[in-house]
Amino acid sequence: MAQQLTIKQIAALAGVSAGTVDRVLHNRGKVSQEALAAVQKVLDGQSYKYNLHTSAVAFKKTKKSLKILVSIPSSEKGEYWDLIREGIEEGFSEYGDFDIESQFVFFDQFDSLSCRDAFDSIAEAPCSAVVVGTTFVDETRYLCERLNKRHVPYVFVDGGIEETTPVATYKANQISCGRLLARLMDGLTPQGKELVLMVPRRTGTQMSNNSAIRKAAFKDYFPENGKLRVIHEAQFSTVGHEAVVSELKSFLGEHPNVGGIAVAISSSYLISDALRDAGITGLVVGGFDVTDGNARCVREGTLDFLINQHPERQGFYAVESILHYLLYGTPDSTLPELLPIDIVFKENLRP
Amino acid sequence: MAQQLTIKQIAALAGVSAGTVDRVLHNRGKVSQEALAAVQKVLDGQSYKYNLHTSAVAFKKTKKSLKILVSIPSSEKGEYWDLIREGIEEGFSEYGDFDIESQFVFFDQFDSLSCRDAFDSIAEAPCSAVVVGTTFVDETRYLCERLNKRHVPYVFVDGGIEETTPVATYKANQISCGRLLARLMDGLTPQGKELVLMVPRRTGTQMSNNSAIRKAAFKDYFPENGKLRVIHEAQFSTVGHEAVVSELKSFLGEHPNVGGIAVAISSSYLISDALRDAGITGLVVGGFDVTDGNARCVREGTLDFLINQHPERQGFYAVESILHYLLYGTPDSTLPELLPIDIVFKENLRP
DNA sequence: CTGTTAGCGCATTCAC
DNA sequence: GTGAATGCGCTAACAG
Repeated sequence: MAQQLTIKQIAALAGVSAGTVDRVLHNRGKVSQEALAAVQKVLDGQSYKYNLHTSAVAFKKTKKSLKILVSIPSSEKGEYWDLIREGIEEGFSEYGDFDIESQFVFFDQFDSLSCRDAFDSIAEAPCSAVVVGTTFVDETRYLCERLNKRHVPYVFVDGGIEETTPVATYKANQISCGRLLARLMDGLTPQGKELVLMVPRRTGTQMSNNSAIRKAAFKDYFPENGKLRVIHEAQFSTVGHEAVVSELKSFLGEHPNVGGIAVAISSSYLISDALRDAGITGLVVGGFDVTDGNARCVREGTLDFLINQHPERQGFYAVESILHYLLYGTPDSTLPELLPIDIVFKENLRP
Repeated sequence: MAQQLTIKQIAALAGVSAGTVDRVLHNRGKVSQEALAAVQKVLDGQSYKYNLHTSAVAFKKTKKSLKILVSIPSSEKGEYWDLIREGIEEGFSEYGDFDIESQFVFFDQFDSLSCRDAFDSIAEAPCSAVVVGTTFVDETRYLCERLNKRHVPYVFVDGGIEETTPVATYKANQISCGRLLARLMDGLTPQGKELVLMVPRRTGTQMSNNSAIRKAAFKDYFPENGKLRVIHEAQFSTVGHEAVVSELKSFLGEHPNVGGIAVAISSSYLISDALRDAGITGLVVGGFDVTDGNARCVREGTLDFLINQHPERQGFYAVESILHYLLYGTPDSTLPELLPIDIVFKENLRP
């Protein structure tokens, strides 16, 4: 059983003081060649394990309070972005031994202007770090430029953005998500039946990056695996329930051989509810994320399965990694930036 | 943002000392009516959050070392019980700021005598707590009686045993596992095809409790959901690869209409490898747990999916909860005793 | 019964 | 550059 090394022990073994070891471990302050060599010799083989909680106790003494800003899309309770928010809050609670002052700035995920406003309000606000929900590419990039200038670290949740330098990015592998959706829809729908990939009708802005990747991976799956399947693509309205009902009725009326519907976004319950109210049954329906609405449909049997991207854990990890960075100056290499992807049926839905 | 309450803060608000608050929070020592009332009044509304890590720092000072015994079945590297062992080790590492001295006593999961020997050797051994892998009912019960007499707390991993009083039991819901296996096999195998449930041939001892529950739930699923499916049950040898190959060949020769094989144990790869070497393809094969062997088969495409019971997390939680109990005298109510059940296909298998 | 004290691992500050 | 001193939240031991 490898007992945990303490800074004091390292100091004793290396013949230096605890302060010096701290300086070596976290690259703070200057250390002489000899001291560095001595400490590294001790560390050679054994490994020192960071502990945010015990560090926090000491850290809190002087640095009275950390201010962390969070800017993510707003969302109904229990829906996708709200689950991310919950994970972030859990992170603040778990690390409550820090003095964290947090402030949430929400924006409308379908309105780039509201995103711009939100980002404008935090770009120059005094803070220790920022958690950003990546939705609009250009707006996010501009925010990051401004944060970089101020040397304010930031983490992304839900997706990455090229040409930015976040401390970390927590997301699910979208290609895997798309392929998995295809694999399940193909496996669960009888051979010979057609499939539809449902995407929301864009309201003014371009389709979100994640959806686009998932969609492409879904479609690629079939030729890549030698599957002969007719795949349709259809758009649905995200605003009116009645509109979805009639859109579905007319689409399925025109394509009577459709056996399954894949919904590439997390408001999959909109489709399930519309199918139910249209009196259409017998289709395989798959969607994304265990939101309240989706979980209800799975329980009711109108949604067959969900692919879970663990939004809560994305939020939790974001907080953990930002604290790690603030204390030690390096990202936490033990946290997986790509989250596991789970599949949830009625039979393994948690109560 | 609800800031974390500290014992000192509570003490100040209640007009008592930190020592008294500690006594109230953890039910240690005697406290007067007035002090109790004052502290509870402060606690009313707000909630105090335990922090194992910061407690550990103080705890370590006097109680020099905790001795935790672990008795679980031995297992090949990367197989089911080895994943539980890894989770336990991770727990020891995560809580390395405790002085934990651990000792593993392994036994043969197919040999009740070896289990008895293992349990005999720990029943009277000096220790703070015990982690037990529940395999043999009678032997475990006897061990628990002896531990109860000595007031040594214990936790179970993998399953529960009636008439024992563990601090906690970490396992997956076996009924859900069985139903989920049935749901997936039914959904993925073309209608009209038959299914086989494969169980290992018992080697002298009775079938493990978990397998029995899963098996029953699997079989019940079909009538319960109005599914007309022919379900066979077949045993296979767990010792010789060639034996499995010929058993499978002869079974499938006799039942040419079989379309899928459900393997109710975590050495599912034995079946996949046998199918491969028998030159049999085109069957849907489902199994349990992301062990090294199973993961390889999923990657190779000879195993379609796995139901993951998170053995590592069972082990990790076991350690966490035992430490919580040793420090605070109560089980950790924030840890879910029933672990989530995941489904893993090639497309969402982690690299 | 209860307040006080000491000290755990740690990060910081400040003489040297 | 570096060691010693301080104090964070917490618990155990002890004196009253």
